[in-house]
Amino acid sequence: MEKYKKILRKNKLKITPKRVSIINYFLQNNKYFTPHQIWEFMKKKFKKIGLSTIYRNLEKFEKIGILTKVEGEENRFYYGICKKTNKKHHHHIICISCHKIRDFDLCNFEQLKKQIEKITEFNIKEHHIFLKGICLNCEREA
Amino acid sequence: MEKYKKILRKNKLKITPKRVSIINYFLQNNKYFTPHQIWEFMKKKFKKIGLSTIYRNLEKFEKIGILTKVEGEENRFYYGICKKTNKKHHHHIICISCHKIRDFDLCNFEQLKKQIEKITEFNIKEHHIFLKGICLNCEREA
DNA sequence: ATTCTAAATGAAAATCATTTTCATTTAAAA
DNA sequence: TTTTAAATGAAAATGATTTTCATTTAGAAT
Ligand SMILES: [Zn+2]
Ligand SMILES: [Zn+2]
Ligand SMILES: [Zn+2]
Ligand SMILES: [Zn+2]
Repeated sequence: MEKYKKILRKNKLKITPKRVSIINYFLQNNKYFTPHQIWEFMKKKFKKIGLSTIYRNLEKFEKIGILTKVEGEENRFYYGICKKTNKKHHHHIICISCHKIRDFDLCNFEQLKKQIEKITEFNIKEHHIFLKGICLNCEREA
Repeated sequence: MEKYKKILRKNKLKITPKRVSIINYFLQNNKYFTPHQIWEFMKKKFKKIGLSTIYRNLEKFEKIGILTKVEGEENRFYYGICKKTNKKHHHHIICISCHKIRDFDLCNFEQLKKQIEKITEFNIKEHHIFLKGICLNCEREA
């Protein structure tokens, strides 16, 4: 948590009990949630907590690299913890079964990129890779 | 267009003047548009045309593989023509500058997939690759 | 060509995730 | 302790998308 407090300070965000609680919840779960799900959790811990506070904080956390926003089913968005806080290039993979999320920085996209640039005649500037699968835990249970 | 009419028939969708017009517009532009942008175009051609008709048709066209839905800025969605109507695995690339969209089926993902599966211990079921770049035309103009 | 039927459509209202407003509270700097 | 900008709650606003329902229409049946 100290690591995350540092990131907040570095980005001039105040360290509030609610922010700490949100981050802890993500850290303890390694799963992705909707803002509404986070709100449901937070309502148990704080007697006053607005949904807009959740939205505002999730958005800021994504901006500073603590969270990642993934698009789920039905045009809804989810947030999950991103451990790659060093801003290094990386991608995410989620478990379809338990909603676990994790990031990985292995990305040998260069070769594929060159091939695609050749056939499409595009100069590729950004690549977004998003993976879905079954995590080891869920695989074992099945 | 005959090709697209066939696809409509195969999927038991009626061939209406509005549907033909929407598809033609995509075919002639090779760009991605919001439902609202399509509506603006259609209002010039039909004195009665509801936005919900646009939404309904774009959604259906995506389902049968004529269009692809891409997420743009600010949680808004765009649709672009997809020439790979054979349902073969493929991806899309868009031009940041002129909003051109094109699909390509070259996808050497297998090797990268194995590497990622090893380090993440996930069994990868789906991969989504989405590319942004500058098309040849725009590159030349720059 | 005419009739029939399910699908398509327009207009308006509903939905619902997300954002904004504004008055109040609070973290943390002075 | 005082000060100040940031954070927050509550409520309203926004805005994209969906739904409802009465009417129209494409295409099949006759
Ligand atoms: Zn799992
Ligand atoms: Zn990469
Ligand atoms: Zn271009
Ligand atoms: Zn692929």
